[in-house]
Amino acid sequence: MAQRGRKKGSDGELSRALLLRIAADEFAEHGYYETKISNIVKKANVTQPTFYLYFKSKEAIFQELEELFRKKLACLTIDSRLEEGLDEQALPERIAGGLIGVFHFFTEHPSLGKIGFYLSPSAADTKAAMAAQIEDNLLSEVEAGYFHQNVDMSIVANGLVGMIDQLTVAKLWTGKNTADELAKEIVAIVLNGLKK
Amino acid sequence: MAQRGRKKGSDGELSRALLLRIAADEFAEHGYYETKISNIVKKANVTQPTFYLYFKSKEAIFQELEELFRKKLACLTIDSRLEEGLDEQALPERIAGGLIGVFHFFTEHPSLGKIGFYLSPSAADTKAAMAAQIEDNLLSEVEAGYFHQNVDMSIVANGLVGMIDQLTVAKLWTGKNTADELAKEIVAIVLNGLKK
Amino acid sequence: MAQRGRKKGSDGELSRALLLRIAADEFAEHGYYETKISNIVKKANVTQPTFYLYFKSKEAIFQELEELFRKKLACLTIDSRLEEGLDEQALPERIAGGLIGVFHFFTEHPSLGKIGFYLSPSAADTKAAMAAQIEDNLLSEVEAGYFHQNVDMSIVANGLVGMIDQLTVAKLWTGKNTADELAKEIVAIVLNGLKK
Amino acid sequence: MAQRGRKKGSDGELSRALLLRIAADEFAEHGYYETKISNIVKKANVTQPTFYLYFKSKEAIFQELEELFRKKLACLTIDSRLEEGLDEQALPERIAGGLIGVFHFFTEHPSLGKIGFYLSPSAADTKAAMAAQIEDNLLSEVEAGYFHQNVDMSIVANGLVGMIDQLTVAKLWTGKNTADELAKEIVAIVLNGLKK
DNA sequence: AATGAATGAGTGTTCATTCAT
DNA sequence: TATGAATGAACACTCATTCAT
Repeated sequence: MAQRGRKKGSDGELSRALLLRIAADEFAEHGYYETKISNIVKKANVTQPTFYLYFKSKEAIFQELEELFRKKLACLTIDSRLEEGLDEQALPERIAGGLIGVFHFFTEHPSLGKIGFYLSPSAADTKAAMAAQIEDNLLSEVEAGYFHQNVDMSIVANGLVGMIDQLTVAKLWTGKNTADELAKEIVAIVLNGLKK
Repeated sequence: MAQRGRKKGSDGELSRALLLRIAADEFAEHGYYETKISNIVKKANVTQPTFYLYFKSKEAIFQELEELFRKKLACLTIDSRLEEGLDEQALPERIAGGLIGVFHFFTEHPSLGKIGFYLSPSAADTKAAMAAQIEDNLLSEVEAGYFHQNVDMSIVANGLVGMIDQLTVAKLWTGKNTADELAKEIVAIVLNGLKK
Repeated sequence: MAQRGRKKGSDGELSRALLLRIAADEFAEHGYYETKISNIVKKANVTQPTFYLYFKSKEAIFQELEELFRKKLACLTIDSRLEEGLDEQALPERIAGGLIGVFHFFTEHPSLGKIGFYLSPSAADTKAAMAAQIEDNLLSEVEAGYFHQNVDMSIVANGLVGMIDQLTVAKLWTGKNTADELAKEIVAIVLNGLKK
Repeated sequence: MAQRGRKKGSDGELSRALLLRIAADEFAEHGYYETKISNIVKKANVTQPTFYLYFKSKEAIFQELEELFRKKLACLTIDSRLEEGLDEQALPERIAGGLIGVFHFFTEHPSLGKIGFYLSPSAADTKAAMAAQIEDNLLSEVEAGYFHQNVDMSIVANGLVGMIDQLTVAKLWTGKNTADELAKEIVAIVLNGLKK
């Protein structure tokens, strides 16, 4: 009923969401500077002033997308902490679970992922935050006796972030591997190492 | 002779080299788009037309810097292949050696590193190439019997690239760890894993 | 009856009057160009289309305010003509009376005053008209024998307008002098001069 | 010689001066907001970027013109102080001299005058400063015994500024009176008053 | 080898105004 | 009487790049 009689774009929230979605794709594809407002609005079938009805500026919409990314990512990372009393056999699978979550997220939101992880000037901060979160998790897990302490967990955490990063770009987004495969391999490498 | 009549240190080649160096720093600090030719020349104490005397365009100088990075990086990666007949005990150190080379390079050429690894649109390609190179090395090493074959070496290679990437940004350039420390830790993790 | 169903104090005429009052204050404070319709309606708690329900355009509402000013001013000036047969002793007070009227008006309607006398493109015309009116009065007064004829009454009239103008801005609206004080001083100066 | 071979606008300072002059006229004729940079440059036969080569912004060039006005005006007002030991007979002429200077200035620089005295947001300040200067002069003259003390000299000073203002607009710029006539009349009015 | 001066082409942003409801 | 949504038309400003010398 609320839909009846509504014309294309006659709902503000719809226009806003549309612009946001298109902007995400444009930013992801062309980067911040090569993305033109004029193009976004063209694809959304609205005029430039309409854009400014919903977003304060080009930078503002970009930051909103960044924020969106950060929030969604934060949820995922928090969930991936291992509960205590976990069966040692189940450990690999449990860790993989967390990774799969992240890779799934990147699969489903590639544009958001590119923006938050690669394009944003604050991407380094975001990755640092993620690493800090992971480090926290790892330390709990060390305390729980799952891991030995021969390595600097901050370095491990950052290493994991880097692996996720690169594998997402090189394997996930190219379709060469699935989220599950990547997660399983990372776990295999990091848990057991390469040495025979 | 080449010295005669030279003012303000601006022989042709000198101006060119100066511009190149300043441009590298500017690109690294502000990114491609926020780097203005007008700023580069100001810092080099020359005028804009002088810039175009030595470089075809803004893009051209950027690409030249990229190229410089790629070449220097390629050398390093090639060297890091393990020779056959290596003592198994020496393995970790040998691998670490390669990593240290890379980290040293990033330490000594941070601007070039940022450009080639983070700013350039072709950074992904560069990383892919590096991963391919590493994969090659790893496969030789598998063949030589150093490593088991339970993991996809392409994924390992990309993972390593990712680790290098993130650790460079988060640990090396922030001064939190040295090249040696990082190399040692990576080796520890990837060779033996975290599991007790 | 007109009261039925009225919300938020917004009967038609009320809205209109409210907008007019707010617009006057905004124009006076920020000038024509820095006054935004969007701001006026925000302060009036109505939407932009509502504005256009009552006023044809931004220019139209401004002109309406100008007109308002001009009408109120015209009344004042007309009243200030000196009646014939006036006692010479009473002359200064009589003239001061007219000035006081004008200064009172500016005191009570500063926004309107600013609009009509300073902001409007036709402020010069308004002042010219006022000067003409005053000149008329002065000429009657000359004829009535109150003043000598050694000066060009058009210049005197314009001079008086200028004095009123500047003193309003610099003394009246800053609170440094009252309408009465200013009127008395002007009379003293213009009637008797400065010379000992 | 320095002129030979020079093409239209091939001298930076010339372009700058040209733009400044045209801008003054445009601002004076159309006001700040209705003056478009695009128009200024069109009249100067240069392109928009050229404008920004010499002026930081539209506001900046306007302020530069304001400043120009203020400086020139300040010189004039300072000169108009009466020297002590002046013959009482010469007084009127001496005062008129100062006024003539101001009126001449307005005659020769009408655009600058409009900008500094009417268009600028700080016109009120400029007038206040002028009034203060005049008040200073008047007080010296009172002390020297030229004038009686029955009136508030600050009000007289502001009154004079107002007269100058209005007479400039209504009489000088319309060509109805010359600088000399206006000065003489003002002196006559303010010195001797109107009363028979 | 180097420059003073100039520009083509573009881009984000603003604001008064109106349509459909 | 009132509004949510949308737009036409501008305009200031920027920057890489080049011409003439």
